[in-house]
Amino acid sequence: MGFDDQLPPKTRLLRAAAELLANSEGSAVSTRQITKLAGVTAPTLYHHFGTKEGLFDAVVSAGFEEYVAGERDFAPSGEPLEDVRRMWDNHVRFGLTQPHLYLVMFGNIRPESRPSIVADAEALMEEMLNKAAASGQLNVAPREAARSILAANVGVTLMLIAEPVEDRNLELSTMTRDSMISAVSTDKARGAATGDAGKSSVVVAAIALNAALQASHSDQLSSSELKLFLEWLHRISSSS
Amino acid sequence: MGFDDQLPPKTRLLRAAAELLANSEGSAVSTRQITKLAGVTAPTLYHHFGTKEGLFDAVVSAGFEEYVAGERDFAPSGEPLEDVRRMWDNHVRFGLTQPHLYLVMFGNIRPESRPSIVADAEALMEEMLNKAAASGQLNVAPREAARSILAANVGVTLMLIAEPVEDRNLELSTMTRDSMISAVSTDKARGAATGDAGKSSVVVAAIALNAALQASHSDQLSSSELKLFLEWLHRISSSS
DNA sequence: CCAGTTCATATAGCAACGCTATAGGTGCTA
DNA sequence: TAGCACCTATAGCGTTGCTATATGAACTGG
Repeated sequence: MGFDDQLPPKTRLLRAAAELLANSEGSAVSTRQITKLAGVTAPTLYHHFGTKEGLFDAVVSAGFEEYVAGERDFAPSGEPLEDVRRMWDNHVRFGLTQPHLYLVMFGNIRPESRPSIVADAEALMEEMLNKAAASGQLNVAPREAARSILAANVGVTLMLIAEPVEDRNLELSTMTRDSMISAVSTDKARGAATGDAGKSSVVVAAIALNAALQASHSDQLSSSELKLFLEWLHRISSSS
Repeated sequence: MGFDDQLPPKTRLLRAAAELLANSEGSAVSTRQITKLAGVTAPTLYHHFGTKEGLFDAVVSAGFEEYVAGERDFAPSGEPLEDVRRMWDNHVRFGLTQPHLYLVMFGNIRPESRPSIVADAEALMEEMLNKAAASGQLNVAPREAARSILAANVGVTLMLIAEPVEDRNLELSTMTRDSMISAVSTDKARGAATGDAGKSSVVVAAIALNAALQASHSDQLSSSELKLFLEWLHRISSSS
C-alpha cells in the first residue's frame, strides 16, 4: 500500500503508525489502518509489539530520542541560563511540530511510561541548571528549579497546541519562560541593558490606568477619543 | 442496576457517566457500561446527548461549574495577588481531587470544547488580575499575565496528577506559583497607589502615568500624539 | 541431506465497541 | 376519545482491538 516493501515488517509498522499518528488530527488511529498502510496483516503487529499500545510506545520512544537529540544538539553558549531558554524553545517547537507525539508523551496520563519520560526530560533540564548553579546564578536547588520550569514549559506547550494555529501567540511562551527563569535565578531583569526604572514605571502606570478606565466607565472622554486613547495606552504598555 | 430509579433517565445517565469516569483509572468508559449502570438502553443515551462525546461534554460542563464555584467561593482578601494565589491552589486541588474530570477539561486536546473552557478559566483569572493591575501591582497586561499563569498552573497540576500519590510534592506547586506571580507583579508601590484614598483609581493612575511619562521621555508616541494624550490625561485626572 | 525447531506471517473469526432505523409505549391537549 | 409529541426498547449494522490456529521460510544437529 505505497510503502517500501523492502523494509522488514517491523520497521514498516513503525513508520506507518508514526505517519498515521502524525496526520490524524486528534482522531483515533486503528490497527487496521496501520496494518493496511504497512502492507501486513493484524497478527504481525501483535507478534512484534504485543498490543496497540506497545506499538505506540515504540513510536514514542523513537520520538523521545528525537526530542533528546534536539535538546542536546546545540553548542553551549557559555551562558547556562541562555541555554535553558533554548531548551525551553526547543521543547515548545517540538510540541508544535509533532503535536500528537507530544500529547502522547506529555499530555496523557499513563502511570508507567509518562513519568519515565518526564523524569528524563527533567534530568536534561537539571543538568543544564547545574551549570547555572555552579556559577552562582541560581537561588533555588537545580532539581526543584528544573521540575518547576519543565511543568510550566509543558503547560505552555499544551496551551499553544490546543489553540487554533492562526491565533497562536508565541509571546505566551517567551513571557512565561522568562518569568520562570528570572524567578529562580539571581540575575533578574533580562534585557536590563535597555530597561530603565523610569520607563518601566510608565508601563506599570499605563497598565494600571487601562484597567481602572475599563472598570470605571469614565465619561470624561467621548467614545472615539477613548478608543484612540486606549490604543495609545496599549502602545505604551506593550513596550518593554 | 443499583441506581435511583426515581430520577429521570437523563440525570441517571449523567451520574452514571460521572461515576464511571471518576472510577475508571484512565481506561476508556463504554456507552454500554454507562447505560447498564444507569438502567437504560443505548438509544436513550443518544436521544438525550446525541453522541458519547456529547454526554461527556455534559459531564464536563457540570464539572466546570463546580470548578468555577470553587474559584469564586472565597471572600476576597482585599489583596488581589493573595487571591490569585488562592485561585491557583484551588485549581491544583480541583485537579488532584477529580483527576479524570480535570484531564478531560485541561489535559485533552479537543479543538472545540477545550479552548472554551480554557478561555473561561482565563477570564476568571484575568478578572482577578485586573484588580491587581488597577492598584499598580502588575507590570504586564492582565490578559497576558492570566494566560501565562494559567498555563503554568495547568502544567503543574498535570505533573502532580501524573505522579504517584505517595511522592507528590506540593512544593512544586507553591514554588511555581510564587515564581509566576512575582515575575508578573511589582511589589514596589510606584507612585500610583500611594494612599490617595479619596480619589478614584482612574485619577490616581492617570496622575502617576502623567508623571512617569514626563520623567522618562518615552518615544512610543510622536510629539503631537503625546500632546493630545497628555491633554486627555489632564482631563481625566482633573475630574473628581 | 533431512528431521526438528524456531521465527514470521496469513486466514478467519470472536467479543465488544459506538451508533441507529424502526417501532411501541406514555402522557398530554383538543 | 383521537391525535400528537415525547421518550424508550428491540434488534442489528459496521468497525474496533485482539487471537486461536495454521502455514511457510530459515536455521540447526546428526
